[in-house]
Amino acid sequence: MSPSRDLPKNYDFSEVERRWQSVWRDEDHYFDPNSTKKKYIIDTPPPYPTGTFHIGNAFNWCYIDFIARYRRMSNYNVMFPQGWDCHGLPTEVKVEEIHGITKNDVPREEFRKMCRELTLANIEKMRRTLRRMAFSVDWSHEYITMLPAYFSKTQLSFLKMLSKGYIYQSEHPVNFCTRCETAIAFAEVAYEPRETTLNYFDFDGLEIATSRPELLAACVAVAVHPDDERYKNMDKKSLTVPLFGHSVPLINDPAVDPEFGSGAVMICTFGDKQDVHWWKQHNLDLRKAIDRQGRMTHLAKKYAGMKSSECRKAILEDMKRERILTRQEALEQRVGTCWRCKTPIEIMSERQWFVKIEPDAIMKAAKEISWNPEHMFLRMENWVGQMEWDWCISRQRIFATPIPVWFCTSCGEMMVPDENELPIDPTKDLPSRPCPTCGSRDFSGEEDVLDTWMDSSISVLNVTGWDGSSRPPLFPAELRPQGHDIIRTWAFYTILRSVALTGSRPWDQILINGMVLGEDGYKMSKSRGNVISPEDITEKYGADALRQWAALGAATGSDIMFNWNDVIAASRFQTKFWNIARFVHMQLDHQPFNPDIPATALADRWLLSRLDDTVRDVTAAMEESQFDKALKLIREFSWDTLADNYIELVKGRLYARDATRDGACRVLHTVLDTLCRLIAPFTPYFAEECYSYLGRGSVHACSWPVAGPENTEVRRNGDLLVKIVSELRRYKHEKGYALNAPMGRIAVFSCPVNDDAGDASRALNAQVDWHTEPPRLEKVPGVLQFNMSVIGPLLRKDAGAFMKAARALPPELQASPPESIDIGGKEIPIPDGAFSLQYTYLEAGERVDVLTIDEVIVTIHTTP
RNA sequence: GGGCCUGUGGUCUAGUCGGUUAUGACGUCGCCCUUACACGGCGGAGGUCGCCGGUUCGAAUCCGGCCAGGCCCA
Repeated sequence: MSPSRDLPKNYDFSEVERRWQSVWRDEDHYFDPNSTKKKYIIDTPPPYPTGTFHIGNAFNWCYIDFIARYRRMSNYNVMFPQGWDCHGLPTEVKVEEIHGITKNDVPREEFRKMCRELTLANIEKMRRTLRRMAFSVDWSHEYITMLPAYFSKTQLSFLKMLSKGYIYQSEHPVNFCTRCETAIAFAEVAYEPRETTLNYFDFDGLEIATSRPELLAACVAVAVHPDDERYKNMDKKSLTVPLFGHSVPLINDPAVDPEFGSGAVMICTFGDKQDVHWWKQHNLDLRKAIDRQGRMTHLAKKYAGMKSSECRKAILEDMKRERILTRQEALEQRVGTCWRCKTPIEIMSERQWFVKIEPDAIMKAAKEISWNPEHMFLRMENWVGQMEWDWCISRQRIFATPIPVWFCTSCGEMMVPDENELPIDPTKDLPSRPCPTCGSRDFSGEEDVLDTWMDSSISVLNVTGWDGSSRPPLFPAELRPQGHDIIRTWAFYTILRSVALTGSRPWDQILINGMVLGEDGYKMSKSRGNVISPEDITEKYGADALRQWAALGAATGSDIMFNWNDVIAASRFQTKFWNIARFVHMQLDHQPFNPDIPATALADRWLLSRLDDTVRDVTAAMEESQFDKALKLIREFSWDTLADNYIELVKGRLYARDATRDGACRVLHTVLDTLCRLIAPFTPYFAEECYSYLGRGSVHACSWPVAGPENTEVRRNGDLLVKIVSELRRYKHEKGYALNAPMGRIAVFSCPVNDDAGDASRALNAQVDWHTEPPRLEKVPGVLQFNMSVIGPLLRKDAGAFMKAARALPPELQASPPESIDIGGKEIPIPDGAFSLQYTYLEAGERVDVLTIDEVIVTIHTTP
């Protein structure tokens, strides 16, 4: 039957994992466009190619791979693509660092080339980790966003949205990082607590409190609350700005907090988001006092050219000298900073490109997606609900997808390329036609580039085969797996873009994984020194152990603390399972057996039934992506039910070469086969190795097991058999006998089991007799045991009184209860199974020990 | 300040649309090298389920309040 090969005594994960990695072929994981199977498209998050695939990525990819492998075995045509989200600031910064340059030191194209080369090298490093982890990626669907094949789609999506009116350009305040010299979106603003000073000064007779004195030159108004008694009788309509001398209006606005500072606030263009509100609402002037590099403009007069921090110092000193600075106090505030470089952002008004945000349409699509865990939907809802500005998509950087637009230098007309001309770089390429308005052939290309999220937010369109024309053939994808940290960015932008470009939701389901924390419970960071890399773990315990940790370390969706103990426990499970497999193969090879004979012995039928239950429960857990539950069920079945209970029970039969030996062999064979399939998505190397000894090809080409029907009778009787044997073992242990010591004669009474094929006798080294009838023993009534799950729901309020009355009954009535009982004047019926009387038994003439196991009575004749 | 999540033996954790004795792992203690496994087996100790109150015959579970921690956002 099976190939007669001995399994090595120890499982050598590093040898095994290396070997299978070299045997497996990429083609096994390719999505088949011609298949008739149901499709299952995964919109894999394209990681940023930093060069290291960190443990958070690995955790995320474990979930994806569990699903991809499970779906493939369940007869789905799975696409598990791998993308790389290349563009962006970190690579530019890294290139500047490596080459000791700034982006302006070399021509744009040369700078891009440096970025591309670094990125490709990083991608190659990360691919190695992906393969080492046995992620069943479809490499035929790999995409790299910086390459023309992909970014021409980004440009195409730009043109489509431009022509539909979703994209517009306008001068509008935007978040601006003066270090990176680029606009950024709200999603890219991180808030950090800072301590600063609140400065009170005399503003043309009015006391003003400001935390940003350097913006005095940009002051365009002073506002007070309309009900503020302090300012009610102000007759002035305008004020003169100190140090600068320009005149600004004094306005009333209910948004001013009279409790803060002096209750009078200076409005600058722009100190914060609130300034933008006021600026719009009251139609105020625009005064740009800070430029893109963070230096003061000519408006700042004598301060022009200073950095804003220098200007702040200088202005405060000048205020002191002029004796208008009245006092200063410490102020805790949260400043918006650039999430890449942590520089405080400025709000600046610039000509930028924007994507319109339509909250209702986005929410409609978001609601059609199934969110797992459900509560993560709230994050999306909260984020969408508070969007105030449109999405600024232009960036003043280099390594990014160019905005495919020219402007006619004669008349200013905007020109876009034909779709079939894409991709283009408007700073290098020229339009194929003259200006339609004035006929000029003189153009200047847009130098701004696109926000990187413009690339990654069409990942789903790319993998589902979008060509710009309509809804892609494989759209929507079945699954978006991602972390909760990028709900407001990647998930949000993807939904927005799918709605804009296809009119529909991008995926059926979104599965959100938690963050990986260090062993100390904090976020992993170099400065804390709590960083663990996937390689640290795979070297010591192998990829399969790491994958088990990912499945079992926390409930799906929760944050997960890294924990060596769980990795060690995972590798121990593999050792245990390996020994089970060795034992099974030893038995199967020991003597030929008929694999088709029906299982007749109770233990055999019981194990198969418990296996069915396990398959059923594991399948249900996999359908819900509850990997912790699924793997736990597999471990419990393997270790407890199979190894500790079943194998211990049938060992005697296997050794004795009893006539029923074939039944046990057949069961072991079936169970090993099924368990290998169940663990295959979690531990692909290990499952493959164990399965290979069965001589049936690759476990990953197998179908997912299907559970047989439930058999409650066999399960109940088998559970009872196991429980009786284990209670008797405990009895032996407590009496100080060795577990294999002979223990005389045992009789089991009132037992639904009447035949166990001799398993219990051999397991206990005793003669065990089974009797369905009750024992002939003297009964001595003991305590009454209540069944609260019967009593509670039926009697509710009366449960307490009922139990009291039942306890008061004479023993013969407790043993066979009357139909009803009186509880303090009220006669109520006694429900079936409400309680049972526990007995102690004595056998006249012979000393016997008696065990009561559930309803079953076991007598032990210690002297045979 | 708002929203969301979490709080269970020494540590991590399951259970959370109420129901007999609260799950498992690691650690710990005792016994056992029983022909797959000492990376094993058997058994034990260890918990006022964050705190207070409410609903209920019955609450880790439901409700209210509080405390602590985390995340997201003003």
